[in-house]
Amino acid sequence: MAGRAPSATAPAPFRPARKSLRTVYERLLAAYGPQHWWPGETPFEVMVGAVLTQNTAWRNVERAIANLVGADVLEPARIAGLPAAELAALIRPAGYFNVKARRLQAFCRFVVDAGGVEALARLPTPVLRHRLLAVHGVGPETADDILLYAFGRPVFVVDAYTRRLFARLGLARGDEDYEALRAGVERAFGADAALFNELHGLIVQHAKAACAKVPRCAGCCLRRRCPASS
DNA sequence: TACCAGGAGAAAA
DNA sequence: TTTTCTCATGGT
Repeated sequence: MAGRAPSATAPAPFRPARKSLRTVYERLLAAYGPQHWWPGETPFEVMVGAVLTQNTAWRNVERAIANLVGADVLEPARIAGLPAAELAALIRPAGYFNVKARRLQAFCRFVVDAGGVEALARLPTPVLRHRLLAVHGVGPETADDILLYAFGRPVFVVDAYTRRLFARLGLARGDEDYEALRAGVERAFGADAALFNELHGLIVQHAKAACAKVPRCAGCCLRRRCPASS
């Protein structure tokens, strides 16, 4: 079958060498040590955190989760049954509280309708990912956070830091779409949930650590607008 | 004061 | 189909 030339608007391919990615991983691991993500008590708490952390610092998410625990509602059916305004008040510290209240309730209804977390855990990864992506408020990153950190599936999570890191290291162009980046990493490493868990955590840790030395930044920070890389 | 944070969906072009 | 806008609190 004849191949088709890539169009000007086609997403950039991402086929990094395994050796390059392995080097990145090993350097980050040597610098920061194992991250042991995700800081959730239960798989469901991890899922709630995945929704609440959208474009939000984890510190603020912890406050919102603490409020849910304090109100004794950190269960799918209870969150789904709360008045939206009451849930929004509880998760207020996480920001976007009206939006996230709707998303969290949609997600909890999905969990309840599916028969609970245990029932979801029995689904094959492609099926589970497809169903997660169909839930209002669950995009690719949130779905993969849930798959990797709540269900232990070998899925790599691509976030804004990952995109910037790969671009600033010259491994990626920076305009690859989400699926291209995810597939590229998964192809390079194979199905290794433990490694994907660590690598994503290490990239976030690197972003936080590098940002602390921004005044002398040499392009190593992962801020949106790095003064040295723009 | 300005910028940023472990995005996603809706609206506009 | 692609780009832009909106959602919002809290820390530095």
